[in-house]
Amino acid sequence: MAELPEVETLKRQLLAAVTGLRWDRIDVVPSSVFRTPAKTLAAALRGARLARVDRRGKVLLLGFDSDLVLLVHLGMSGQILLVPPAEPGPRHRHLVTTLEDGRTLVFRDPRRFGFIRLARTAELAGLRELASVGLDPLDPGQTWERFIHDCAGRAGAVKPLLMSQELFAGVGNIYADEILYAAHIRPSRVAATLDPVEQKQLFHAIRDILTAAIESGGTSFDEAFTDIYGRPGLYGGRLKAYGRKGEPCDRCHTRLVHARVGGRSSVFCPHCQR
DNA sequence: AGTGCGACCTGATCGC
DNA sequence: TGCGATCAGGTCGCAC
Repeated sequence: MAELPEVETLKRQLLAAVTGLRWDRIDVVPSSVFRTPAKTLAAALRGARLARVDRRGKVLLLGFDSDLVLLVHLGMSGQILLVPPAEPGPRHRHLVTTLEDGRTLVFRDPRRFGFIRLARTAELAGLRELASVGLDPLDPGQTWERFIHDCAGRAGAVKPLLMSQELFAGVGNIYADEILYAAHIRPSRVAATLDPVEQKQLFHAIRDILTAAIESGGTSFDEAFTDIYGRPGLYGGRLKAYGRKGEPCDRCHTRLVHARVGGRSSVFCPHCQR
Protein backbone atom coordinates (compact mmCIF):
# COMPACT_ATOMS: atom_id res chain seq x y z
CA MET A 1 0.00 0.00 0.00
CA ALA A 2 1.10 3.53 -0.49
CA GLU A 3 2.34 5.36 2.57
CA LEU A 4 4.67 8.35 2.65
CA PRO A 5 7.77 6.65 1.15
CA GLU A 6 5.81 5.13 -1.72
CA VAL A 7 4.02 8.38 -2.56
CA GLU A 8 7.30 10.28 -2.30
CA THR A 9 8.86 7.79 -4.73
CA LEU A 10 6.05 8.39 -7.22
CA LYS A 11 6.31 12.14 -6.77
CA ARG A 12 10.01 12.18 -7.58
CA GLN A 13 9.58 9.94 -10.59
CA LEU A 14 6.68 11.94 -11.99
CA LEU A 15 8.64 15.16 -11.52
CA ALA A 16 11.56 13.73 -13.44
CA ALA A 17 9.60 11.92 -16.14
CA VAL A 18 6.45 13.82 -17.07
CA THR A 19 6.38 17.40 -15.80
CA GLY A 20 6.02 19.94 -18.57
CA LEU A 21 4.06 17.52 -20.75
CA ARG A 22 0.56 18.22 -22.03
CA TRP A 23 -2.35 15.89 -21.28
CA ASP A 24 -3.71 15.45 -24.80
CA ARG A 25 -6.38 12.88 -24.18
CA ILE A 26 -8.07 11.63 -21.03
CA ASP A 27 -10.09 8.44 -20.80
CA VAL A 28 -12.04 7.65 -17.66
CA VAL A 29 -13.96 4.71 -16.30
CA PRO A 30 -16.45 6.33 -13.94
CA SER A 31 -16.47 4.78 -10.47
CA SER A 32 -16.55 5.65 -6.80
CA VAL A 33 -12.86 6.64 -6.82
CA PHE A 34 -13.82 9.87 -8.58
CA ARG A 35 -14.80 12.58 -6.11
CA THR A 36 -15.08 14.98 -9.00
CA PRO A 37 -17.37 13.52 -11.65
CA ALA A 38 -15.12 11.61 -14.03
CA LYS A 39 -16.32 13.32 -17.18
CA THR A 40 -16.10 16.80 -15.69
CA LEU A 41 -12.58 16.04 -14.62
CA ALA A 42 -11.59 14.71 -18.03
CA ALA A 43 -13.03 17.72 -19.83
CA ALA A 44 -11.33 20.19 -17.48
CA LEU A 45 -7.88 18.64 -17.82
CA ARG A 46 -7.82 18.10 -21.57
CA GLY A 47 -4.97 20.12 -23.01
CA ALA A 48 -3.58 21.11 -19.60
CA ARG A 49 0.14 20.95 -18.98
CA LEU A 50 1.53 19.30 -15.84
CA ALA A 51 3.63 21.89 -14.07
CA ARG A 52 4.20 20.67 -10.50
CA VAL A 53 4.05 17.53 -8.41
CA ASP A 54 3.69 17.78 -4.64
CA ARG A 55 2.81 15.53 -1.75
CA ARG A 56 0.82 16.12 1.44
CA GLY A 57 1.06 13.05 3.62
CA LYS A 58 -0.16 10.24 1.40
CA VAL A 59 -1.91 12.56 -1.04
CA LEU A 60 -0.25 13.29 -4.36
CA LEU A 61 -0.93 16.72 -5.88
CA LEU A 62 -0.51 17.17 -9.61
CA GLY A 63 -0.50 20.88 -10.41
CA PHE A 64 -1.34 22.16 -13.87
CA ASP A 65 -0.51 25.38 -15.68
CA SER A 66 -4.25 26.10 -15.75
CA ASP A 67 -4.54 26.62 -11.96
CA LEU A 68 -6.02 23.16 -11.51
CA VAL A 69 -4.74 20.57 -9.06
CA LEU A 70 -5.45 16.87 -9.27
CA LEU A 71 -5.43 15.14 -5.90
CA VAL A 72 -4.66 11.44 -5.99
CA HIS A 73 -4.75 9.05 -3.04
CA LEU A 74 -3.68 5.48 -3.75
CA GLY A 75 -5.57 3.87 -0.89
CA MET A 76 -4.15 0.45 -0.41
CA SER A 77 -3.98 -0.94 -3.92
CA GLY A 78 -3.62 2.11 -6.14
CA GLN A 79 -0.87 2.49 -8.71
CA ILE A 80 0.27 5.15 -11.14
CA LEU A 81 2.01 3.67 -14.16
CA LEU A 82 3.78 5.27 -17.10
CA VAL A 83 3.07 3.04 -20.07
CA PRO A 84 4.91 3.22 -23.43
CA PRO A 85 2.83 3.89 -26.56
CA ALA A 86 0.87 0.93 -27.94
CA GLU A 87 1.40 -1.18 -24.86
CA PRO A 88 -1.82 -2.61 -23.43
CA GLY A 89 -2.86 -0.97 -20.17
CA PRO A 90 -3.26 -2.91 -16.93
CA ARG A 91 -6.60 -4.04 -15.49
CA HIS A 92 -8.70 -1.95 -13.12
CA ARG A 93 -7.96 1.33 -14.85
CA HIS A 94 -9.83 4.41 -13.70
CA LEU A 95 -7.99 7.25 -15.41
CA VAL A 96 -5.82 6.97 -18.51
CA THR A 97 -4.01 10.05 -19.77
CA THR A 98 -2.33 10.15 -23.15
CA LEU A 99 0.61 12.54 -22.97
CA GLU A 100 1.80 14.65 -25.86
CA ASP A 101 4.69 12.23 -26.48
CA GLY A 102 2.33 9.27 -26.86
CA ARG A 103 3.01 7.58 -23.54
CA THR A 104 0.11 7.07 -21.19
CA LEU A 105 -0.17 7.72 -17.50
CA VAL A 106 -2.52 5.23 -15.89
CA PHE A 107 -4.21 5.38 -12.52
CA ARG A 108 -5.42 1.93 -11.50
CA ASP A 109 -6.80 0.72 -8.19
CA PRO A 110 -8.26 -2.79 -7.94
CA ARG A 111 -9.77 -2.30 -4.49
CA ARG A 112 -10.89 1.25 -5.07
CA PHE A 113 -9.93 2.57 -1.67
CA GLY A 114 -8.12 5.42 -3.33
CA PHE A 115 -9.62 8.60 -4.70
CA ILE A 116 -9.16 11.22 -7.40
CA ARG A 117 -10.38 14.77 -7.06
CA LEU A 118 -9.89 17.90 -9.11
CA ALA A 119 -9.70 21.31 -7.42
CA ARG A 120 -8.56 24.84 -8.02
CA THR A 121 -5.40 25.90 -6.19
CA ALA A 122 -7.35 28.43 -4.15
CA GLU A 123 -9.73 25.71 -2.93
CA LEU A 124 -7.05 23.42 -1.51
CA ALA A 125 -7.12 24.82 2.01
CA GLY A 126 -10.81 24.04 2.37
CA LEU A 127 -10.79 20.46 1.08
CA ARG A 128 -11.78 17.72 3.47
CA GLU A 129 -9.20 15.44 1.82
CA LEU A 130 -6.45 17.67 3.23
CA ALA A 131 -8.17 18.89 6.39
CA SER A 132 -6.65 16.31 8.74
CA VAL A 133 -3.29 16.10 7.00
CA GLY A 134 -0.76 17.47 9.45
CA LEU A 135 2.90 18.33 9.15
CA ASP A 136 5.14 16.07 7.18
CA PRO A 137 7.43 14.03 9.45
CA LEU A 138 10.33 15.04 7.22
CA ASP A 139 9.38 18.74 7.29
CA PRO A 140 12.02 20.81 9.09
CA GLY A 141 9.16 22.40 11.06
CA GLN A 142 8.52 19.04 12.72
CA THR A 143 10.79 19.74 15.66
CA TRP A 144 11.65 17.80 18.75
CA GLU A 145 9.93 20.40 20.94
CA ARG A 146 6.74 20.17 18.95
CA PHE A 147 6.85 16.41 19.09
CA ILE A 148 7.19 16.33 22.90
CA HIS A 149 4.39 18.83 23.23
CA ASP A 150 2.06 16.80 20.99
CA CYS A 151 2.72 13.51 22.78
CA ALA A 152 2.32 14.92 26.26
CA GLY A 153 -1.44 15.08 26.60
CA ARG A 154 -2.33 11.98 24.62
CA ALA A 155 -4.34 9.38 26.49
CA GLY A 156 -4.50 6.95 23.57
CA ALA A 157 -2.13 4.27 22.30
CA VAL A 158 0.93 5.43 20.41
CA LYS A 159 0.33 3.44 17.23
CA PRO A 160 -3.05 4.95 16.35
CA LEU A 161 -1.49 8.33 17.09
CA LEU A 162 1.30 7.67 14.59
CA MET A 163 -1.27 6.65 12.01
CA SER A 164 -3.71 9.48 12.65
CA GLN A 165 -2.26 11.74 9.90
CA GLU A 166 -2.82 14.68 12.19
CA LEU A 167 0.56 14.68 13.96
CA PHE A 168 2.55 12.86 11.30
CA ALA A 169 1.01 12.82 7.90
CA GLY A 170 1.92 9.80 5.83
CA VAL A 171 2.49 6.96 8.30
CA GLY A 172 0.35 3.87 7.73
CA ASN A 173 0.27 0.37 9.15
CA ILE A 174 3.53 -0.93 7.70
CA TYR A 175 5.75 1.96 8.77
CA ALA A 176 4.00 2.38 12.11
CA ASP A 177 5.06 -1.18 13.00
CA GLU A 178 8.57 -0.57 11.69
CA ILE A 179 8.97 2.73 13.53
CA LEU A 180 7.79 1.26 16.83
CA TYR A 181 10.09 -1.71 16.41
CA ALA A 182 13.05 0.59 15.79
CA ALA A 183 12.10 2.67 18.84
CA HIS A 184 11.67 -0.38 21.14
CA ILE A 185 8.11 0.71 21.93
CA ARG A 186 4.98 -1.46 21.93
CA PRO A 187 2.15 -0.38 19.63
CA SER A 188 -0.27 -0.35 22.59
CA ARG A 189 1.80 1.96 24.78
CA VAL A 190 -0.06 5.09 25.84
CA ALA A 191 1.73 8.03 24.23
CA ALA A 192 1.66 10.14 27.37
CA THR A 193 3.57 7.46 29.33
CA LEU A 194 6.65 7.55 27.12
CA ASP A 195 9.72 8.66 29.07
CA PRO A 196 12.14 11.18 27.56
CA VAL A 197 14.46 8.47 26.25
CA GLU A 198 11.58 6.70 24.52
CA GLN A 199 10.26 9.94 23.11
CA LYS A 200 13.66 10.64 21.61
CA GLN A 201 13.91 7.11 20.19
CA LEU A 202 10.49 7.46 18.63
CA PHE A 203 11.19 10.88 17.17
CA HIS A 204 14.35 9.65 15.51
CA ALA A 205 12.85 6.33 14.42
CA ILE A 206 10.12 8.13 12.49
CA ARG A 207 12.66 10.04 10.44
CA ASP A 208 15.17 7.21 10.11
CA ILE A 209 12.67 4.59 8.94
CA LEU A 210 10.86 6.87 6.49
CA THR A 211 14.11 8.22 5.08
CA ALA A 212 15.54 4.73 4.62
CA ALA A 213 12.32 3.56 2.99
CA ILE A 214 12.37 6.45 0.53
CA GLU A 215 15.97 5.60 -0.35
CA SER A 216 14.84 2.05 -1.13
CA GLY A 217 11.97 3.24 -3.29
CA GLY A 218 9.31 2.16 -0.79
CA THR A 219 7.84 -1.20 0.15
CA SER A 220 6.05 -3.62 -2.18
CA PHE A 221 4.16 -6.00 0.05
CA ASP A 222 1.97 -8.51 -1.76
CA GLU A 223 2.90 -6.58 -4.91
CA ALA A 224 0.42 -3.86 -3.97
CA PHE A 225 2.83 -1.06 -4.82
CA THR A 226 5.14 -0.44 -7.73
CA ASP A 227 6.83 2.65 -9.06
CA ILE A 228 5.65 4.32 -12.28
CA TYR A 229 7.68 1.81 -14.31
CA GLY A 230 6.04 -1.17 -12.61
CA ARG A 231 9.09 -2.01 -10.51
CA PRO A 232 8.71 -3.01 -6.84
CA GLY A 233 10.20 -1.01 -3.98
CA LEU A 234 13.14 -2.62 -2.24
CA TYR A 235 12.32 -1.84 1.38
CA GLY A 236 10.23 -5.00 1.71
CA GLY A 237 13.41 -6.98 2.26
CA ARG A 238 14.34 -4.73 5.17
CA LEU A 239 11.12 -5.00 7.17
CA LYS A 240 11.80 -6.01 10.77
CA ALA A 241 8.26 -6.38 12.12
CA TYR A 242 5.44 -5.95 9.59
CA GLY A 243 4.37 -9.26 8.08
CA ARG A 244 6.79 -11.23 10.29
CA LYS A 245 4.51 -12.68 12.91
CA GLY A 246 6.07 -15.82 14.43
CA GLU A 247 9.52 -15.08 13.06
CA PRO A 248 12.45 -14.45 15.41
CA CYS A 249 13.23 -10.86 16.35
CA ASP A 250 16.41 -9.65 14.63
CA ARG A 251 17.64 -8.20 17.92
CA CYS A 252 16.81 -10.81 20.58
CA HIS A 253 15.43 -13.81 18.64
CA THR A 254 12.16 -13.87 20.59
CA ARG A 255 9.24 -14.79 18.33
CA LEU A 256 7.37 -11.74 17.07
CA VAL A 257 3.72 -11.66 18.07
CA HIS A 258 0.54 -10.29 16.53
CA ALA A 259 -2.08 -8.16 18.24
CA ARG A 260 -4.85 -5.79 17.29
CA VAL A 261 -4.19 -2.22 18.31
CA GLY A 262 -6.72 0.45 17.48
CA GLY A 263 -8.43 -2.07 15.22
CA ARG A 264 -5.27 -2.53 13.18
CA SER A 265 -3.20 -5.65 12.75
CA SER A 266 0.15 -5.12 14.51
CA VAL A 267 3.33 -7.16 14.86
CA PHE A 268 5.93 -6.52 17.54
CA CYS A 269 8.59 -8.15 19.71
CA PRO A 270 7.15 -8.91 23.16
CA HIS A 271 10.64 -8.89 24.68
CA CYS A 272 12.42 -5.82 23.38
CA GLN A 273 9.46 -3.53 22.67
CA ARG A 274 8.12 -2.17 25.95
C1' DA B 1 -10.98 13.11 23.51
C1' DG B 2 -10.92 8.54 22.86
C1' DT B 3 -12.41 4.01 21.01
C1' DG B 4 -14.62 0.79 18.42
C1' DC B 5 -17.44 -0.21 15.05
C1' DG B 6 -19.24 -0.80 9.98
C1' DA B 7 -18.90 0.58 5.29
C1' DC B 8 -16.38 0.75 1.09
C1' DC B 9 -13.86 -3.17 -2.46
C1' DT B 10 -11.28 -6.97 -4.45
C1' DG B 11 -8.03 -10.64 -4.51
C1' DA B 12 -5.56 -14.07 -2.02
C1' DT B 13 -5.84 -17.72 0.94
C1' DC B 14 -7.97 -21.02 3.90
C1' DG B 15 -11.05 -24.87 5.42
C1' DC B 16 -14.22 -28.11 3.96
C1' DT C 1 -12.26 -28.72 -8.22
C1' DG C 2 -14.92 -25.49 -6.24
C1' DC C 3 -17.28 -23.17 -2.94
C1' DG C 4 -17.94 -19.89 0.79
C1' DA C 5 -15.76 -17.53 4.67
C1' DT C 6 -12.13 -14.64 6.18
C1' DC C 7 -8.72 -11.26 6.00
C1' DA C 8 -6.05 -7.12 4.60
C1' DG C 9 -5.80 -2.13 4.09
C1' DG C 10 -7.00 3.84 4.67
C1' DT C 11 -10.47 6.85 5.73
C1' DC C 12 -14.85 8.48 7.00
C1' DG C 13 -18.92 8.66 9.69
C1' DC C 14 -21.31 7.24 13.59
C1' DA C 15 -22.39 5.62 18.34
C1' DC C 16 -20.82 5.32 22.92
